[in-house]
Amino acid sequence: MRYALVDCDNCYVSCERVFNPSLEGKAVVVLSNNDGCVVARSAEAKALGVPEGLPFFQLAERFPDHEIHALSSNYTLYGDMSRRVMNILRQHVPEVFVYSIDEAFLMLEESPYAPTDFKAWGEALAAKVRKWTGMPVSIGIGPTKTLAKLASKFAKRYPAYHKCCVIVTETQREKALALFPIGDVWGIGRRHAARLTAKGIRTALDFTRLPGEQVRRSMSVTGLRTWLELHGHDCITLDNLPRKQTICTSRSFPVMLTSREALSTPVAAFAARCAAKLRRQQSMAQVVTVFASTNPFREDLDQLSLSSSVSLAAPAQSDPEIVRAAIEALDQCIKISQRRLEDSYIEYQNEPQGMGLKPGDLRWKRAGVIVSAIVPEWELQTSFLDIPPVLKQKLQAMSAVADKINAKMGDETIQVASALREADPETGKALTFRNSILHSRRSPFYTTDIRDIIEVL
DNA sequence: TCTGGGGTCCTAGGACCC
DNA sequence: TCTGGGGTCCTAGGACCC
Repeated sequence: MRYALVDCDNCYVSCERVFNPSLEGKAVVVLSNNDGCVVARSAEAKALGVPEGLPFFQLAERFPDHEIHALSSNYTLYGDMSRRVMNILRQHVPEVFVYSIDEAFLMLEESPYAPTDFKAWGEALAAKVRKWTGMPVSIGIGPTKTLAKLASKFAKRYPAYHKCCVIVTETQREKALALFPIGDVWGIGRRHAARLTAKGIRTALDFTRLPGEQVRRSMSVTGLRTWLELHGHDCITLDNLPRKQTICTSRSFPVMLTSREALSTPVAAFAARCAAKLRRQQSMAQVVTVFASTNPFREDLDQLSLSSSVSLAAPAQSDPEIVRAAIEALDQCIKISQRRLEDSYIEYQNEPQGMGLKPGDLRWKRAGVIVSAIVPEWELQTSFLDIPPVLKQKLQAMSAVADKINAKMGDETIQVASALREADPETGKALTFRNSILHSRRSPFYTTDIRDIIEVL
């Protein structure tokens, strides 16, 4: 077996550059929702030492002497660009596993067009993706996914590879591993890397020379798999149709929320998003969990983070069923938080004068909905405790229609009313949680909104 | 003032059963 | 004094990924 890993170079930044070439060659960063912190950096920004996760407000303080272009994230644009890249890959190889928005594994030996010259094939593919979409990609080819991934890092790092690095022979493998820092290996995180380096294991090659049994003892079978993969034994499998076991939608809020009513709007919106994700992968969930937490950076405020779950009588996937369960779970959370507040108030009153913090209202900064106990929709077991079958079918049909309309007319054309707030007094348009998220520096929707299409003058 | 949003897998330990 | 042995299931927490 041969795997190719195709990885978009600095994906988010590259998407922005395709439509705004003036950003080429400059230090560029892309920010998280609400322009919170740095989630993507151009090579130039990395070279300046801008760390990932840096809060946006610290960017100017930390780098006063450099011009760094900061953009809000435009996931609509990135998702669309990613789809274009993946579609080109599918034209070349029948089996493409999309691993994340910017990465895909290609199973080369499954292909009737399996290349004989991997290097030339990879270079041509990278050039084609660049030419057709504007997205620079690096390709690594190897006998295992871990080695393919490692090869792609070489392709990215050294221009002499012309965007494609191949590890096939034993000499190539040893040479690559000897040059590769252990912490950069796929599957070796910060903790393990620190421990290994302390023991003098600096490169991937050093790691492969440890006895396998020792690796298994200290790093469990996950570590052993990485060890085997580096040796060239293919053992990390990607299921053909990976159906997620849990689905989560969560966000931080632009402002802190204090009331149950204020929380219920975003929670309903998150629940509806989870329901839509369930339907897209043709599955249903029986457990709905809501979690909420205060702002951990505000040490001056009361801190609390809690979650509560509701089990449905039978698995569900329609918006109303999932949303109703989420609101129920939210109410449980609110009840728990009120009890905690009362307890801490009693504690406060029992403290000697001047000691302790007087509890105020809790200010929620982040919340989310998780759906779990997921089953394929065709394995639905009915229960007489569930809502009547006729009603359930109607709710499902309704959600399916909403999905179709939203696919055609744009997300959130139709949505559950509990996810809406009062209308904007100026435009008369309903306010949604999504359009309350701040994106003050966002680029236009170049590829998905006709009003934003670029003009050539 | 301002600090992301998703996921997966593995293990240890407790509860429970016979 | 002395306290089975094995199995399963569940959960929390750690570690990793992008």
